[in-house]
Amino acid sequence: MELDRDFFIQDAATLAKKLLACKIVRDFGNGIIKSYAITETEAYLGEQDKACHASKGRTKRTEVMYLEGGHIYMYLIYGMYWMFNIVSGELNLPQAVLIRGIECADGPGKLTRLLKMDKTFNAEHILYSSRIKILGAEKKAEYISAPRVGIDYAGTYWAKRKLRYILVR
DNA sequence: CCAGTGATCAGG
DNA sequence: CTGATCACTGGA
Repeated sequence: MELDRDFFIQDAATLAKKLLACKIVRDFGNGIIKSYAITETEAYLGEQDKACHASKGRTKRTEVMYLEGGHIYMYLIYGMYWMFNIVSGELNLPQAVLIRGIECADGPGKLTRLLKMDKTFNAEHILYSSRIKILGAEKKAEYISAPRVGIDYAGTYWAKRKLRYILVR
């Protein structure tokens, strides 16, 4: 099922849940196209969210998060792992959803390796990319929620909020 | 448990 | 320019 612009212009927590069981379709370019269901996501809720990169305001890196939902936000962590995020929400509201797991790859750094994604995807729009797209889930996803990973520095309130969503069925 | 690895950002 | 930090992973 094709998705539209409005789907991505929702708040990050809603989008993170709705992305579960959606299919990432990746065209690798040499005639190879593969698709993987999304199994785990995390929501980052804008400047007030202490765990969100945009909590530091606009910088060269966070600029893309201020774009309209549907753009891709890629960044390198620990010098080796590319993180794949989908910007969500209205223009100038810097929210995003981190793709933490897909079938065949658990972990945000592992899945970008599998999907061969790096900084060249940054700021591409998921609806207008020739290399990657997302198809809607067939059925309503069932999920559990949990605190986000690796953000203990964000203070108890933001570190404890259950903004991580794991597909159950 | 802990090291690898390099972009990014705040501060001089 | 410098130094600290980091939404992770893989191997003791």
